[in-house]
Amino acid sequence: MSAKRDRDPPGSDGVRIEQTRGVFMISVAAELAEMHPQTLRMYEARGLITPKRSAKNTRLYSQADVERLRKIQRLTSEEGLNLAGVESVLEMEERLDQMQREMAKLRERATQMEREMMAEMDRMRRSLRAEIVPYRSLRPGEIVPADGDERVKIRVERPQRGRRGADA
Amino acid sequence: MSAKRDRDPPGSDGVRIEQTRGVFMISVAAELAEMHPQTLRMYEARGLITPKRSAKNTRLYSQADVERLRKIQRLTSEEGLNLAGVESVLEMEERLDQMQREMAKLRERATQMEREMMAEMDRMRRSLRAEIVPYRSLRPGEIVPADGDERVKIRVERPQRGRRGADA
DNA sequence: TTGCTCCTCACGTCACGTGAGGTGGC
DNA sequence: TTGCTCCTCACGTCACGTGAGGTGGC
Repeated sequence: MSAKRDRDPPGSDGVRIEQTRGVFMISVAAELAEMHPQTLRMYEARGLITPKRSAKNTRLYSQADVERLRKIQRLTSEEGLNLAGVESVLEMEERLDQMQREMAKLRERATQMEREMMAEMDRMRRSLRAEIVPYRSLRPGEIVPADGDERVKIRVERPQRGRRGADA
Repeated sequence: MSAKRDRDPPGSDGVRIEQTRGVFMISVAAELAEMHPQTLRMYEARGLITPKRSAKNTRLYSQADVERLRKIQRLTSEEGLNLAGVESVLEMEERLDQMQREMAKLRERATQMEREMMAEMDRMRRSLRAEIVPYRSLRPGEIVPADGDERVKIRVERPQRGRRGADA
């Protein structure tokens, strides 16, 4: 996936090839994966790897193919799996990676949502604060700003005792 | 995961035993798992299964042990894994299950959070609505409820305006 | 020509399952 | 006694890796 540099088999410099492009013939791929060429043919027969083919029917292994081969090599040599096990493990690894990706997405979405709701609540709080100026009551029916300017007064007049809107 | 039905080997009824309690001797466990008793001993030697032991050193397999054995049986016979592969797969399955559990928890928490924030915002909206009653102005310095009850009056008095006495 | 490719077949090795053989306690 | 348990050792089978052997095209 990442743009990687790479070189022609011998050693010419700095030419970038895609990970999935078939570039190595079997002897090279085998050497890179530290395997016998015949082993690579066997793996292909079992469906563990599927290299491209040239017009002349020569197998062409990509960088990704070689990495897969190396992973298989690790599983068989170091961990002692047989090929059925390799198949299962590679498949499960894929599923696991996928789940991890899903989980990252889920987390991402959660924090995003949290951010948005926090912002929304903040906006609401702000508008609330702008509307509501603190007042206090001097005596029943007369309130003044809480900041102390008692010259500004608000009187509430009611018909008798009938209560309509908000009080205090 | 859930405490499930469970009965004694032959068929006596409804006796629930714990999943992890050692109850089957090797011949019974082998038959339940459709394996050779010697195979069970071999698996134990390789660390694939660890039955309890009686005071007399006799192996005692639990229901969970038998299920594990059956899973191993499936992996080896049907899928052709060797024991190293079985080990890897069982381990990965555990990790996968754990991730799934984590994911469920994450989702749960996300919806919970959403619910709470929705509720909070709703509360804020409600209080905003309760505080702010629509009023309209009859003339400068005198406002009444917008719903038309003009008997309720609110007079605003400011210092320079020189309006002092409010008539009750 | 050499050195690669393609293929198929065969053999050696090793893991695994299981049987045999001997012990001991209900 | 039988029938289970425990153990170790050994053998048959099969999967896998790899070598051999024969072909064909740069």
